[in-house]
Amino acid sequence: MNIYSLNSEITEESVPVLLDRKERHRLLRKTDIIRAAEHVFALKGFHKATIQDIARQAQYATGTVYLYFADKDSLYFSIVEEKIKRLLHILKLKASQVRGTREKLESSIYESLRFFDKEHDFFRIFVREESCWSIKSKLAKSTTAQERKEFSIKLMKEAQAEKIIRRDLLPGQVSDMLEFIITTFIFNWWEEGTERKKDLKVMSGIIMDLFLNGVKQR
Amino acid sequence: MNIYSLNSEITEESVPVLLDRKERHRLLRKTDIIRAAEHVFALKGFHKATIQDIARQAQYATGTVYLYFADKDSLYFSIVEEKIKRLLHILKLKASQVRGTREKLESSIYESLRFFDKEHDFFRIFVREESCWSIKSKLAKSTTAQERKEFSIKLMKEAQAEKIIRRDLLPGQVSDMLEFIITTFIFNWWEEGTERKKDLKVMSGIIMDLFLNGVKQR
Amino acid sequence: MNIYSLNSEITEESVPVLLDRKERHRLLRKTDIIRAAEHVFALKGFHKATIQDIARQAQYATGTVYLYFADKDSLYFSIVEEKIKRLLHILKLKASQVRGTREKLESSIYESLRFFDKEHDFFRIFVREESCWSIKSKLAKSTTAQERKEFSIKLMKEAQAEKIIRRDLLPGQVSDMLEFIITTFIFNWWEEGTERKKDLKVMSGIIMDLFLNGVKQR
Amino acid sequence: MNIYSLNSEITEESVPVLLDRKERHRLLRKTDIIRAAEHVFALKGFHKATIQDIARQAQYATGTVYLYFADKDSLYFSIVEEKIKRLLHILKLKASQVRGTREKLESSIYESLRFFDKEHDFFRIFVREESCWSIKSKLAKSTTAQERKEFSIKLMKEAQAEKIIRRDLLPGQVSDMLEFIITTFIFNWWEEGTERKKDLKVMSGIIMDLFLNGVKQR
DNA sequence: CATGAATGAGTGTTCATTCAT
DNA sequence: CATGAATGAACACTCATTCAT
Repeated sequence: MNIYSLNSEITEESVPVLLDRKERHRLLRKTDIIRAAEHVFALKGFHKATIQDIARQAQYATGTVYLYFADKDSLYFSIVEEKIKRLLHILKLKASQVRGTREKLESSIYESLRFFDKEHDFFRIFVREESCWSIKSKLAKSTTAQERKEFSIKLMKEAQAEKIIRRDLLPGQVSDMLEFIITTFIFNWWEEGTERKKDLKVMSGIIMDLFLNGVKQR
Repeated sequence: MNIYSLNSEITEESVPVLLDRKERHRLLRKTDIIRAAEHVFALKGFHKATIQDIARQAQYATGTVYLYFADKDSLYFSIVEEKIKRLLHILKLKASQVRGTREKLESSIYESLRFFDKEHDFFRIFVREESCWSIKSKLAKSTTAQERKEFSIKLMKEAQAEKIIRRDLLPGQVSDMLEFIITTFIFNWWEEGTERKKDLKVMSGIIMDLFLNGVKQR
Repeated sequence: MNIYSLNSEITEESVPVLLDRKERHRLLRKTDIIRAAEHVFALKGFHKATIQDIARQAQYATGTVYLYFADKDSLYFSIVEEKIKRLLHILKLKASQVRGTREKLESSIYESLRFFDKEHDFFRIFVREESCWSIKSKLAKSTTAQERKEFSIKLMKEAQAEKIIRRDLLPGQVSDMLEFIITTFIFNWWEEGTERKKDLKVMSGIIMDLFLNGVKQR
Repeated sequence: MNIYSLNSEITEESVPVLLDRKERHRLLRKTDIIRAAEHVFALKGFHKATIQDIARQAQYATGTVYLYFADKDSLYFSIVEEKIKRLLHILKLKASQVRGTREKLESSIYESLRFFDKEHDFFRIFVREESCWSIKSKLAKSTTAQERKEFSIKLMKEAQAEKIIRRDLLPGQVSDMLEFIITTFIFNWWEEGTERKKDLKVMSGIIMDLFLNGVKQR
């Protein structure tokens, strides 16, 4: 299973021919369930969402869920992991399409904003709402999360090499900071329902600015 | 009940003489339970912690907990609220002891770091771990949380007035950003078990610097 | 303890001098509690009424109730028994004041109506609302209930001897029937809030008529 | 679901073919549980009976009960309502098979006696034992109970029209009285374990006689 | 005696998980 | 494979009862 295989634009046809019919079938079911689960989790939160809710939403029987996911935790975990995978995929793709570290940073910020904006539900589930501690720590150790972190750290190191970013900071820390600034903006963006139509481009410009220059008046 | 009365350093003697024996007794029990609950919540998270766990930890019977707290939510809520109260109290106190907005900002950052460092368990519960949505929204409306936010916003406005902080940003957003940066640092501090003995003073200096000047190499 | 001793008109003075101070004191407490319990049971029903409710209502501590009553059942039992005792006392007294079996019957009906009318709460507790099976069967075997039944049966036997009532019926059954007719009337009387001010005298006349002549049109 | 479908004589075969396999299966389970509940409620009363008791008696797991009944109240309610439905069905059926109001009255009395005699457990639960106030008031408003009362009242009105019953009495009251007389008889019948083999026919004759002619010696 | 804080067994209900069909 | 009925452990909360003060 690769990044493409869980892409939500998957349709019967688009599934890579590499997988045999059985595998393809299996994948479709899984995607159905994940999609339903995402919806239900976002609506009710992890603990109040029941497997029955999810199954009903996906129009399968309760037991069917367990043919594809070991347990509730796994299902939740899968959602999060898949999202991160997709975000990472996008970030990598877009980064590969621009030259210059600064441009890569800008792309990263913009695409992250775009992604979370589209994936409102996911953001609510994972970033802001309740989840389950055991899952979070499990996730932190997952390959995908690691990969994502590595991608970001690599970018930071590049920026440090090019003297865009101070060298006395740990790349990991800088990377986290950027993540948190983005998160803060998105969160506020939703809370203040008003003038929220400030363009994503503009938003990402502000973030870039803040990230690089801080909040100091010049 | 004031900020002092739930102070975790409370001992038989330190309890203000203002309270009669009964009230004092009650307060001690409450503190016992809160302390136990803090521990259990931090260990297991809100949902997996049971009232029986907490009662056992506090060496009381299950029902005793309900003599002091209406329900599980209330108990959790009490813990969080009390902590915020205490942090706010410290922040205000320390801020009143320095002159200058910049110094107040520095004090805020340093004291927050110090507080969260001492309250490791609490930090884990509230800032990073799961909690319950209903509680969070209840909390957001609580006077204490409001006060805390107001305090922070006031500081940001002052900083904007004194041209320390850019005026084109909403004070609320800036305040959130600072909070997130602090959070990030503490979190990373714990995760990376190594060289974590970097002094709190140094840490808060770095944060102040980052907050004001961003990550741009100069 | 005799019939008088639990009479609700008891005041410190009216308590028979036969009892020593301690006993008198004890009796007053018991009466306080019974009175409170009656109120609370009537308000909430047996199961939803708590000992704490009752204690609070009586303005005693929870534990105090247990100095006078072995347990909740006993307390409930005491109330019912005391009421029956008082009704029986009244019936006997009034019956002794009239001549003739028919008059005694009339007196019985009238006084029962009067009693239940005054003791609305009690009626609700015992006759119509929930109670506890175990208590009811315990009560059925109590001396007081037995006495009351005997009194009624004696009256029925007299009526049979005087050919006022058919001799082919068991006195116990006839006695029950009368009781149920009275019950039915009282119940309906309360339900149909309207013209309920039909005089007790008139009511008891109708019941007497129905009891003796049945519902047959003549 | 009609009167037949919950009939306690249901067997795999007797279930109307109208229902598909699933529905039939469901009905059987429901009947199992109702039967068990009836037994346990009659044995312990509403409050002391636990869902676990009932489930164990029915040889199902605790949770299974909740697949068929929303809660304890509903289960209890279902039992009572079903019984009333069945009694009403019988009364109507039998009443339709005789001519004359007097005969209908006789039939009503006899069939009620027969029904309560067979449904000893139920009678104990509902008519004489504790239940729950909330359920009782819920029941009083139920269509079934209304229907039953209407049926009885209609009969009384007919009897009044035919001058079998005095016209100066409210039909509702007369109907209640008859109900109470029947109740009294059944209750006594069980209590006095002795010569209780007095035939049901004879019993209902006596009741009819008492109801119409009262207890007056002629 | 009076108190009322403490107790802890008990219960209705939920829901993740299993498994016979 | 799919189903969804059945399972039963788990848990928050209550309250009759006790007992140290």
